[in-house]
Parts: sequence; C-alpha cells; structure tokens
Amino acid sequence: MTKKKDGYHHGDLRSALVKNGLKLVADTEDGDVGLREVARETGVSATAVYRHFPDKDAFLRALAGAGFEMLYDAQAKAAAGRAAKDEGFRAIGQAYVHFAIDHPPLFRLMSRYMPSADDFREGRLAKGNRAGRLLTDYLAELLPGEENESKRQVAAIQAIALVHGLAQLVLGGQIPKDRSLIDAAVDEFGSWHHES
Amino acid sequence: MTKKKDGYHHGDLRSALVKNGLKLVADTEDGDVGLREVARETGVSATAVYRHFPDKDAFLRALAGAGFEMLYDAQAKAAAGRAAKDEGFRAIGQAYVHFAIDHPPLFRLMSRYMPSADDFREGRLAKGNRAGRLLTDYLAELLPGEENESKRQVAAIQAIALVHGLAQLVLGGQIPKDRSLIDAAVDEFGSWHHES
DNA sequence: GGGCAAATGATAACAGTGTCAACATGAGTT
DNA sequence: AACTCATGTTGACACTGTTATCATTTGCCC
Repeated sequence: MTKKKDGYHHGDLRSALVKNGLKLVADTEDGDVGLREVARETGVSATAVYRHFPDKDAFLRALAGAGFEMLYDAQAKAAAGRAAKDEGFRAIGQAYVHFAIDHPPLFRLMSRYMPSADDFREGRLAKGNRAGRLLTDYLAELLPGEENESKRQVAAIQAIALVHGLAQLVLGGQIPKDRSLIDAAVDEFGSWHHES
Repeated sequence: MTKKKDGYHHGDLRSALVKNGLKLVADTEDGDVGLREVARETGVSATAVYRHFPDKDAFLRALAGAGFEMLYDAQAKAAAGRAAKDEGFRAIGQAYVHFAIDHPPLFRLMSRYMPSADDFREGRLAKGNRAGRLLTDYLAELLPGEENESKRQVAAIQAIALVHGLAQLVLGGQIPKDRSLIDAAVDEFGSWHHES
C-alpha cells in the first residue's frame, strides 16, 4: 500500500497505479504484472484501473513508457560532459546495457512494448522516442562523411542491434554479466567506425 | 485435431502435444500457448498434459527446444557448401535472423527459453546447444590468431549480440524487414574481423 | 447555494486459465 | 489370470482479464 488520500475518490489514481506497477514489476521475473495485483496494492478495486486504461495491454505500455523515460535520463546523464561525439556515443550505448542490467524485469517489459520504426516516423510517441533517438542521432553525427547513405544505415542498424542484443543476452544469461567485457564490446564497435 | 489413435490411451501423446503446440504457437503473437488449448486441439483432457510435463513452463521449454532443432538444421543447411570459414560464419549468422523472420512467434518463445551459458558449460542440454554452438565455433576458427584471448571473447560476444539483436529488433518492428539490409549488416561485421 | 451531468469509484458476474486430488482405464509382466 | 504401473479423465480451487450495472463524488451553471 502506498499513497492513499482516503475517501471515495483517489486524487491521482493513474500515476499511483503506474508507480505501484513499476514497483511490482521489479519483483517479477518476466516483467508481467496482473491488473488485480496492482489494484490490490494500490488499495483500490480491480476494475477501477479501467477508468484510466482501456485494458491490460495499455497499462503495461504505460509502465514501459515510464521505463523509457528512466532510460533516457540515464543515457543523457552518461553522455553529459563527453565532449567528443564518439565518446558520447559509446557512453549512451553502454548506458543502455547498464540500464538493462540494473532493471532486468522492467527492461524485459520495455522490450515487449518498444516503439516501432513506424511509431518514430509518424510521431505518435509520447516521449519514449527520445531514448531510441539518442543513439541514432549520435551515430548520425559520428558518421558524417560516409560514402553513401546505405552504409550509414547499415552502421546505425549494427549499433542498435549490438547494444540491444548485448542487453538481451546478458539478461538471458547467455553473456556473462561482466561490465568491463560489455563496455569493451561497445567501445571496440565505436572505434571501428571512428578510426577508419 | 490431428493424430488420434482412438482409444483411452493415445500412443504417443507427448510428441503429439509438441507438434500441436508448435502449430498453435505459430498462430499467436507472442509465442504463448495455453495448456488447455493444446490439450483441446489434441483431443485430450486438459490434465493429461501433466503426465508428460511437470508444468506449463516445462512444456513451453520443450516447444522452444524443438524450435532450436529447426534453427540448427537451417543453419547447417546454410553453411553447407561454404568452403571458406568466413563465408560459413556469415551464412549461419544470416540464417539466424532469417529464421526469426520466418517464424516470429516461435522465435520469441525460443528467446524466452534460450539455454544459458551455464547450461552450455555444464552440458545439461538435450540438443539445443548445437544451434548456439555453431556460431561461436565458426567464430573460433575464424579468429585463430587474435592477440589475446580476451579480444577473441569480445569478438564472439559482439557476433552473437549483433545477430540476436538484429533478429529481435526486426521482429519488434524497430528495424525494417529488409533481407538485403540485414545481410549487409552481418556481412560487414564478418569482413571487419577477417580483413584485419 | 441547489441541482445536474460527467468523471471516477465499487460490486457482481462470466469466461478462461494453471494446477491439484481423486478416480478410471488400459498395457505389460509374472 | 491377476496385479501393477503408466497413462488419461473428472471435478474442483484459486486466480486472472473483462464487462455490465450501480454508487459516489466533483465541478459547473443558474
């Protein structure tokens, strides 16, 4: 139980649900929480959730969105102070994996509700776009003079695939949770493109 | 309904459940099937499944295992005939992503039940190890004379992270389902390490 | 301030799920 | 032929997401 302004109406139930949802997600394995469970934790009836979210899917998407906000903050903080663009790129790439390691269930949830490329283009995003855009933006500045556009697109795809794959496989236990190893993997990728 | 040898006993229920399970998984979005659903499809009572699998988790793990067998076959076929080791490496890497594209829900299920590094080392795998081992084995032959062992480990991690990340992000819609683009991303990675 | 509509909450119920305990049936062995 | 054990069934329990219906409160208008 958290935050309850006693009385029939809650005051700000929606954000209370999200906050408790995030807390409960952290205690799960796969990042899935039940609506009834979070309602119970919030001290409210099960169906009250439906006044703020159309269904469970929408609620989990909201949780994932909050997670992307946290990720964006972490990446921004990691990149701050890095004057050199390539250092900034490596920093936010590593921050991506570190975030996954620090919040395994939340990251798994986020992976399931990650905005698609279409969501990006058509601007139908709240704010969760920023996390993903950071990486590709840095990469765009990092590779200004590539021969052709397609080569740059390939490099961008490699970058996000590498970083996302690292995070996914570390959480799955296929890659050792070794921070220096992970940082090395990201660093070397960055240097390939920068030193060439 | 498939395969039913009519009568109280089924004959080979376990494999029938797996077969129908795989079929049903293919029709889902996230690669999750209900035990009752597959039991219904197989024409058997819901609890009969428990005579062959301790719980739902074990059943889904069996489905994932069957998926890894399919993946291994696809990778072996892709690598066959490639004399050059680096070509073989690229082929199985691309086959990994192609498999994901061809079987989205199954691949998502497999991602959730992917054998961990510990499973590998301690040899507690049925046969699903082969799919993962293929990639790293090729990579080991590909990089015989790297300066130190740690550099080789970093390269191995980069390879599987790149390939797994590509698969994951294509299925999520973050990367366009463009086969030539994906092949280019894998090819270029292979050439980096080979030409150096 | 009184009254009313809309927003927000609660209750009851339905269909569906994973799982367990108890029982039924058939196959294989001696 | 009888017994045993693996295999399949029935019934039930606790739980879930979701809907329909009813209750309360807030905010606004006169």
